[in-house]
Amino acid sequence: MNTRILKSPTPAARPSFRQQMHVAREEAIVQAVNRLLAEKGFDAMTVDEVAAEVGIAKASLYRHFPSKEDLAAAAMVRVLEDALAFIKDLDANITPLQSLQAVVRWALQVQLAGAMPTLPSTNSSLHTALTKNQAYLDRLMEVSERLGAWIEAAQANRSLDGSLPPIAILYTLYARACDPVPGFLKGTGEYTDEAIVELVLRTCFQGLNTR
Amino acid sequence: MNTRILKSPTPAARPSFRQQMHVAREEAIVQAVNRLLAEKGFDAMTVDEVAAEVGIAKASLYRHFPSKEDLAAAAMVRVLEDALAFIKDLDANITPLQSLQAVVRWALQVQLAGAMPTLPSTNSSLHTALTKNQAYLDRLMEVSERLGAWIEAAQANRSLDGSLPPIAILYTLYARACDPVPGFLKGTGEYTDEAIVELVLRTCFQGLNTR
DNA sequence: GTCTATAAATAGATAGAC
DNA sequence: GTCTATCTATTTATAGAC
Repeated sequence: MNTRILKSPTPAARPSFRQQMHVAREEAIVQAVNRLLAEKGFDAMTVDEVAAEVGIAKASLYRHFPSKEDLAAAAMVRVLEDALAFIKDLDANITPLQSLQAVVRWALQVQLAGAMPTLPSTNSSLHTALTKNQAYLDRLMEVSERLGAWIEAAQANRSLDGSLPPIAILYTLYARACDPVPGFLKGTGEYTDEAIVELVLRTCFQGLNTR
Repeated sequence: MNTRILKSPTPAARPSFRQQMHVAREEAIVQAVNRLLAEKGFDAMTVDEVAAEVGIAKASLYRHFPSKEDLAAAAMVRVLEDALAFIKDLDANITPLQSLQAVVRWALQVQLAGAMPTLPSTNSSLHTALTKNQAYLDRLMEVSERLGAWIEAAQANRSLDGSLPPIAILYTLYARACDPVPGFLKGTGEYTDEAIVELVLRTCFQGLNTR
């Protein structure tokens, strides 16, 4: 008789206490990295800070993630998974344009909440690490395909400008996630987060010119 | 007889050879900082790299600028002065909207040429240093006032959306200088720099929606 | 698996000769 | 004023005890 089967009939559904602790610890780490990445960026963030914020020793951090780049990659994977969850939860009955606007609104809210990790644009050790990280690339691809389908549908029903290349629209939407304008406007102290989100959404989709 | 006067009748107009060398050296330094700041940002840029690119010893660098923050500040002052020169050179007969678009176009071209220094958004040693740098603050103020006047004029003649706060428009225009979209589009290899500039200008002023 | 302690490399900044 | 050589602090990463 196989006691292993009796003790653990559904191994995937019943992780051990140890495994749960492990997952919870990694969750705390990823959230700390996420916050610090949003606050100061990859280069200025130190592994010591991450360990201090999580409340564990640095060496323990390195048991979970083999390098600083892997830490940042985990944070990026996390935010992309959150985005995917939001995308899949969207009401299927709203228009493609409304779907795109909802995703941008979500990204702006996450950024204003200080939980949107920002990446150095190019020529960085992180950039080369990310381009080799399959988990990251997979999520990025799936988000892009979802947004891309909505973009093409919105251009087909003439709600989005059909003369713009879809890739330019996609990049423009992605760029809202690291737009400095929300932070600038917040710094003035004149606007609520909700007002800022709507202002940026308007300038993004309607443009600055009079309509 | 005063030989000093004979030798140097217009001291301000005739800087000594030494002074000229000094200015030329600082010019080379600022340009190198500018390029490196555009390429990798403040945190990833090292003073050793700057010295190597200029072709002088690091200690000599520190004779010109007392700290890394001052190096970056000098680069920011330089780009703001370039912007001011461009602004003052603009044909006074074009409309306020055309003036604003011309400035954004110039900024996008500078960025695509790899000569637009990018700054870390917040919570940085550089940020605190810049807020204490009067030369930087003065230039930033003057550029902002010039752009602000055009923004208000463009709203008055109904070419820019009058329901948007002028400060939001100003920040949105400033943000084009560090917009990641031009770099993304360049990375596809599908567009010339000119096409990228016009695409970004269109999405900025016309918006993504169909008009 | 988590910790303390430390290695190894690199950063910004300076001393002192010339 | 520019250089070589060096200081001091910090950073990523690891060794080894428990």
